[in-house]
Amino acid sequence: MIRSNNTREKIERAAIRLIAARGMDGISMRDIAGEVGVTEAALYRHFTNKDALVWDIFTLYYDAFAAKLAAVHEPHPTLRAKLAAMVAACCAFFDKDRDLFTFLLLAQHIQRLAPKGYQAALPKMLRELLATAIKRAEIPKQDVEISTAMVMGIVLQTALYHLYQKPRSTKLQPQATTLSDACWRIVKQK
Amino acid sequence: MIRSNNTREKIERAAIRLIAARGMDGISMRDIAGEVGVTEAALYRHFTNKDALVWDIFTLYYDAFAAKLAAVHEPHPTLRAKLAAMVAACCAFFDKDRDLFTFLLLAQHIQRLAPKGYQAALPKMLRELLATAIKRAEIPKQDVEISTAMVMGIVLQTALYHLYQKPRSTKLQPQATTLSDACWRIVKQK
Amino acid sequence: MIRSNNTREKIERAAIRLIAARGMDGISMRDIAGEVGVTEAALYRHFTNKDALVWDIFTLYYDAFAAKLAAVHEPHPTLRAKLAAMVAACCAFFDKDRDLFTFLLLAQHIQRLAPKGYQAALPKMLRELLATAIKRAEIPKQDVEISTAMVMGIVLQTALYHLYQKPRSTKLQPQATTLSDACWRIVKQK
Amino acid sequence: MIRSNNTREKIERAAIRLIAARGMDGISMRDIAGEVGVTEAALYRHFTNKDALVWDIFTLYYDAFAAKLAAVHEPHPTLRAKLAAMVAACCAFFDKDRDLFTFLLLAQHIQRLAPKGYQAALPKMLRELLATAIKRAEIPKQDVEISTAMVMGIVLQTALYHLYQKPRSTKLQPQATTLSDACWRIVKQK
DNA sequence: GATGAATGAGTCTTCATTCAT
DNA sequence: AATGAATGAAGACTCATTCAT
Repeated sequence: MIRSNNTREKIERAAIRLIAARGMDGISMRDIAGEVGVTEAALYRHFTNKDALVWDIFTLYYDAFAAKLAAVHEPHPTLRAKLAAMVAACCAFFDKDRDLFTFLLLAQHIQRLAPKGYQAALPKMLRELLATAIKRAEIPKQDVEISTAMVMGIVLQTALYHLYQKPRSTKLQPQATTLSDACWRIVKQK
Repeated sequence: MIRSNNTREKIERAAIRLIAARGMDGISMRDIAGEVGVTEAALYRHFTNKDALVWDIFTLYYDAFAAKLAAVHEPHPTLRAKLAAMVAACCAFFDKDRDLFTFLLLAQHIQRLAPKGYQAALPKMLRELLATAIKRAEIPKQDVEISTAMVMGIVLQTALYHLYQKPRSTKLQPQATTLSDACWRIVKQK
Repeated sequence: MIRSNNTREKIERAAIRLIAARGMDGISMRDIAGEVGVTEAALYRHFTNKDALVWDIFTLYYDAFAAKLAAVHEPHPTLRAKLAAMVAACCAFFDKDRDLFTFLLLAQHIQRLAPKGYQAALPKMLRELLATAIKRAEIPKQDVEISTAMVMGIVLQTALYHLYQKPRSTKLQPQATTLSDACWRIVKQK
Repeated sequence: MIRSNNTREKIERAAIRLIAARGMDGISMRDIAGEVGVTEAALYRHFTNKDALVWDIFTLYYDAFAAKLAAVHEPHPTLRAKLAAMVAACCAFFDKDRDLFTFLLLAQHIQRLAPKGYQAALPKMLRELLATAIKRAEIPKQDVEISTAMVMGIVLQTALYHLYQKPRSTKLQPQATTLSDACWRIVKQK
């Protein structure tokens, strides 16, 4: 009874770990199965196919992460505080589960997997936050979509830099204020 | 300077176009050969193997681009002007040859291809520019590597956003000043 | 005579329907189970394996059909009348349960399933009918096996033609006399 | 130079032999490749996929056979003579290349392979022959499609009977006149 | 009677690469 | 320079079947 979802979770973790390390196209169903310790066929009892496996896992964890970020910024009244809280949460997440963070970062790029008209939750939330802040005159009028892209670029590219250029032990959290200050400076605009 | 080697250039363009559209792992040697109009075997007369093909093309164009950016910022005395010139050049490049820009953007991610200890020219240049500006007290002391990552993130993520979310005809150049202003605000710090 | 075994009957009908539509090799145990609404494993409670499933269903219905044909021709004294009655019954059967008819038609071809020395009941009956008619001088001497094949060919190929080329609603019964006349003309041999 | 089409022909014969013996679904690409003495991958240089392989071979030989039958009946003026010539040619074909005959017989059943609206050449020819004969008053008015089915049934079912019930050495040609007489008796209609 | 999870062998197909010509 | 044929390894996926529950 308890054993039920056990395999599925093992598959999820194995897929996350492997894809984080070698990318979606760099791994095979065989790899995942081997990592879990089951046959390839067993994977198909839990996921329809490879694409679905990646996409299902992606949305599951991505949405959870988006929800966490929403909860994290919610109590704060100002955009600046919200940004700081969210960036800090991102850094903490990166440090706590680097594989998952990397997986989410990579899976985003696989446009092919997303159903038509799919809207990623995170940029959507950011856009809305910025729009509200503009309405409240916290920040000047600006192109919300470009600002969203820039803010995300600041965080993601720094994460990427840590991923590729720094030893695995290096933490991102020490950079949290640097990053959120930068984000704020961009949307505040002069 | 007529490069007699016509087929090789055709292969380069075909690879760039296809990889920009579907990613390195999404295309096969057969796809490239088909696009060029030759046999797969013919590709091996111009490149040792698939990895080399991608990597050779990547470095060829990436280095050329890096050189262009160097030439573009060189005449300008201040960091701010340098940044503005470079960002503008990036946007112009994106608009003029979106396939190549995309290819360069994607190929960067394929760590596996790079020889050990490979240092991408662009971030290196940026780091040096920032270091110099600090020395000259144009900008305050700061973690040069983080600043580099953030500046690149601003430009690249915005490009990515245009790639994935906007129709192919949308240009990036109108955003050039917005982007370079943002970059400047980040390194200027306060 | 209530057969308590409800699931087994559902399996039979599902198998007949699916195999009629896509052939024995075109369907899987999963397909059948899905059609019935049970697990694949459940099928194995009613049939030892896939081959047995098909064969058991085949013989069950084939023998029943052969028995019906026997009952149908029995009251008639002459071969001509017997043929007419049987052909008519065939056409009626085709019209009433096209899936079952098709299934029986197809399953015949799967020689592999039949136990060694298996003799299909229908041709056997026909052969005996012809032999008797010859003995009684109703029809001239002839190669009974060839005649049997020809008579069956007339009916079966016409059925096949209706199956493949005509809309599902087309009935075979209107052709019954045409067919039985043809059969008679063949065995009568002018 | 001469070696060119050699492999393709070997593949054709291997496929014909194996499919005649075990049916299309009973054989794998591996089987065919093994029989030819090449890798599975080599098959894909000559045929797009398994379905195409079977269909291409089928049409190639089926059309050739249909053309031969056309040539065979052409010189004869009367329907009766035409039928006799064609049936004789069928029997001779059966005896000479039983594998190919069987393959053609089986492949016909795989409706899935045929492109939409595909019209088999043989029944079409027969229908036209019958229609002409009716117009010329050689035979009485009748449902041409049903007559075509019955004529084909006579020949094919007899062939099938030989295939399944008789030793491989048994010839069909001795039955040629029996069969063509039967066909004639059916269309002549007393 | 039936399920859910799993297996192992097998399916077709694609891939990068090689080589004789 | 380029082709056509071939390979061997690997890819994703399916299948009939089993078994503990």
